[in-house]
Amino acid sequence: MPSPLISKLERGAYLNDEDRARLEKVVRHPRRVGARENLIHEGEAPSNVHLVLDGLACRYKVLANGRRQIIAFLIPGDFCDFHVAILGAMDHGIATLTPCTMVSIPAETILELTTYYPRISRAFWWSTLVDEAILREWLVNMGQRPADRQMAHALCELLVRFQTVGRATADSFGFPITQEEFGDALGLSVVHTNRSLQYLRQEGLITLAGGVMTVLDVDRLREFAGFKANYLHLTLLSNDGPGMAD
Amino acid sequence: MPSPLISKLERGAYLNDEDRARLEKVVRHPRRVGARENLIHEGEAPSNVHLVLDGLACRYKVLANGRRQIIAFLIPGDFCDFHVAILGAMDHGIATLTPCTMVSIPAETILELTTYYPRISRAFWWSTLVDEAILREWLVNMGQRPADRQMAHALCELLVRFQTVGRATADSFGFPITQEEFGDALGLSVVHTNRSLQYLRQEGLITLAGGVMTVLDVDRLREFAGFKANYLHLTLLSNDGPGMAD
DNA sequence: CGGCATTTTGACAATCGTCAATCAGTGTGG
DNA sequence: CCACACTGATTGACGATTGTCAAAATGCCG
Repeated sequence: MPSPLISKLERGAYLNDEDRARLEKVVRHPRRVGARENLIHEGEAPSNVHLVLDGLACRYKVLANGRRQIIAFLIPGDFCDFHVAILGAMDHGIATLTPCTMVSIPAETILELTTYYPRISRAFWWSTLVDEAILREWLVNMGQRPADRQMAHALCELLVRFQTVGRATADSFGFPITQEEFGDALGLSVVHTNRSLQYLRQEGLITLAGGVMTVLDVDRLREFAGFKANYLHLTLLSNDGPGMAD
Repeated sequence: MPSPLISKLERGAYLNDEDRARLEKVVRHPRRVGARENLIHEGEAPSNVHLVLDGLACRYKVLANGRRQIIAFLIPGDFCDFHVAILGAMDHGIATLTPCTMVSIPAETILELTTYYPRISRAFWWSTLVDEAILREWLVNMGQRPADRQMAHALCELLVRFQTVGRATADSFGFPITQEEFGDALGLSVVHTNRSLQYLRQEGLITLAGGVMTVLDVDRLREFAGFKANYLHLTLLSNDGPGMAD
């Protein structure tokens, strides 16, 4: 089973055997982190780059009034703080939502990879730019779609992203977070998050129980959400189709 | 007068005389574009990279229901489509809001710069990552702040960004766009945009007339908006202080 | 069983959008 | 010069969406 990082990168960039071998080596010494732990605080400048290998984490910012916005879901294969070496300090925090497996990659290793492995370097560029594209779509989602469609859109995205790293079946993925946390990502209150969720359930679009999100009708959910996957820039075919990992 | 690209990059990355000279050469043959013209459509894959030298443009997406979300303001020194060479196709459009001066940079030139000028390459990385950081802050802005504070926050950001490229005084900048356009950026209707604007005026925080936005009390506006400039990552001092260009 | 977090529900209030009308500014043709 | 059209700003009335508060229900775990 390839590491989720390689699965992801190969949906947007070409790697050869040497690249893959080098990347596999980077992922050698993972560590476990519990749910809801703060990994990195705003203002810090960690010297290692953190990569999610399993579980679900998030970027977030907390405002003076205590409100929290989750800015991104970090799923297996996602970097937490790839930018910090260049930007100097984190402008947001990183926390786990579920128990996670993570690796810390020394900054020098990243530097080595980007310097001596041009395809890996390009793949990292691709990954960074896709992260940005996802942010743009989230902004559209929050700005222009009503709560229920916004939620549907987020779920369509998560399904695809989990599939590209072998963490989802054709129509379901593990999503064991609270509605409050989900609401923080959508910019909604808990109550309204709950109502939107119920609407999707009642419409027969999804099921969410025991931490598993099942999309009952992928086409209809996409239609309802206005979801087009182009912004994820998954231009290359993956070697292995979707299927539950582990 | 340095090009706005150089002014901007030097707030986050070191360049030497050779770098600056090379970058100046890139900006040699600008062209004028009228207000409200579409420069690049979603789905296109332009072969040149476009750079704003003067004026105000935007990234945007239009939904099936006709609603438009402006995803970013592009000000002098900003790239419109730096990512397209790697991502393959635009996932959003680019349009001018005011008359603009632009340059088209051949993709090979960008490739040359990033290959043979390590400081420029790092500066472009910095710029890309700051764009991403701005998107994160916009997301927080839309998700967690009420309309008037959100608007105030956007204005604080624009003031700083215009200042870094010599397009603003200590408290004012040209902002000749319609309230509908501003609303599209904030995710608000025209009417509510107007009301939020009036609130800021009535509070004595800003003035907007004849296309000039003046911040009457920068500290109070920042306080009201909860604005902290750290996400812009302007870590280096610029050579020339703020001052109206031209 | 008893706590505790989480989900769910109801009632109500605040924010924000929509519709429609008015007002102000600008440019154009006669 | 004025009438006219047009765009953009502003206002009021109303409705829809979403947030807040508080309580009840559910589920989980010791």
